[in-house]
Amino acid sequence: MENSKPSTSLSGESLLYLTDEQLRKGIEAMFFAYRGFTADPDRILENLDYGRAHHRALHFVHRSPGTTVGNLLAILGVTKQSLNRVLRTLFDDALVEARVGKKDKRERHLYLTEKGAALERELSDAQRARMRAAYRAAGPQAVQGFRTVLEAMMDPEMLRQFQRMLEGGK
Amino acid sequence: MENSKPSTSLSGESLLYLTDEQLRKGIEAMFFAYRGFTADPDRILENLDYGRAHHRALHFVHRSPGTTVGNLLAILGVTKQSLNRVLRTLFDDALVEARVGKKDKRERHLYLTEKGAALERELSDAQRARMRAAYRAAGPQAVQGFRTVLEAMMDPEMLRQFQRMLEGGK
DNA sequence: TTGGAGTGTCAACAACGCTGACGTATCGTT
DNA sequence: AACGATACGTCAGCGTTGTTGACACTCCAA
Repeated sequence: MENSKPSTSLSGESLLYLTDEQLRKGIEAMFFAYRGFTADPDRILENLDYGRAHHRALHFVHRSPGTTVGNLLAILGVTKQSLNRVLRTLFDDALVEARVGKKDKRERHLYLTEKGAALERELSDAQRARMRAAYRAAGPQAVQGFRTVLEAMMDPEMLRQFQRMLEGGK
Repeated sequence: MENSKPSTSLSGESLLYLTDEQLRKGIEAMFFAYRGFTADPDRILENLDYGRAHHRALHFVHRSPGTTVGNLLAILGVTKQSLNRVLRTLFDDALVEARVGKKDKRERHLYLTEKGAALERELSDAQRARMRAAYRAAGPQAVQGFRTVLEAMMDPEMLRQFQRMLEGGK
């Protein structure tokens, strides 16, 4: 337990936003918001035979076409057995295809097929629609803050991966 | 698919933050940040025989002592069978106790035991420490924006529940 | 007294994590 | 050419947490 009630008027800036109570509210907001965040894609997926894991795989293959299995493993933070189960169904259903690496033939480079791209777009559209509405309602300054706090919440390694990924995407 | 590239200079304020690319980055930030968000409690839980679901139950019982099972069900958004499995282990291990309702004897009001409060505190401290660090690093304005966007991301019903909960907690 | 609400529980199942172990192809370096 | 390391796939088994469906009990309120 650290400072429950930080002393006020330290440097002119109020530190009331660091009280345990405020932090707790932030935690709860994160919990409820994440539910909303995944709700729309989940609704689409539940009809098909896919789950959230498939969505994540599609998302990152779309984001980084030609990425290798090992790459995806690192990004998703799961075991290869877990990812493999998902990838296999995506291969079987022809949503993703793997091409043997040109330079290193051990590597499998992953690409979305037309069909995979279509599903990814459907999921992505639903999720982005909610994000867009939230962003629009909150305004650019709030969005800036949102992103800042989220990045500060990540583990350092994740943050590095995240920022490296941002460079790719314009 | 909505507006990929909103026309600029609409009302003086740039709408660049609403591009699909920016939204996509926000989605990814949410994904990575949530991983960080749960990482610390997860680490503590994995040693014990509990999981994330136990953490959530402890959190909300702590937050709203005396809450009923039905209440908790609504907040957590799971089925009673799922919650019951978790609650049973918490009862068995004497982390949570249920008292029959005084007014309505069908209801079970949930309270943390000393032991439960201790574990809740341990988990909560870990999670709050990360939030505090993130908040501090980002600053009060960013935190304000963070909260605004999160609330805008919630489903309307969740938002109502969330705001009702906030009133309780000072 | 009867219907419905709040709760507990049994059984079965699915999604998605995990570990451990093993196999194969390929690469890079002696 | 041989060998160890790397990238990947796969089998087997298991745990947590979610789901549905069904049934029973208690209790409140009309």
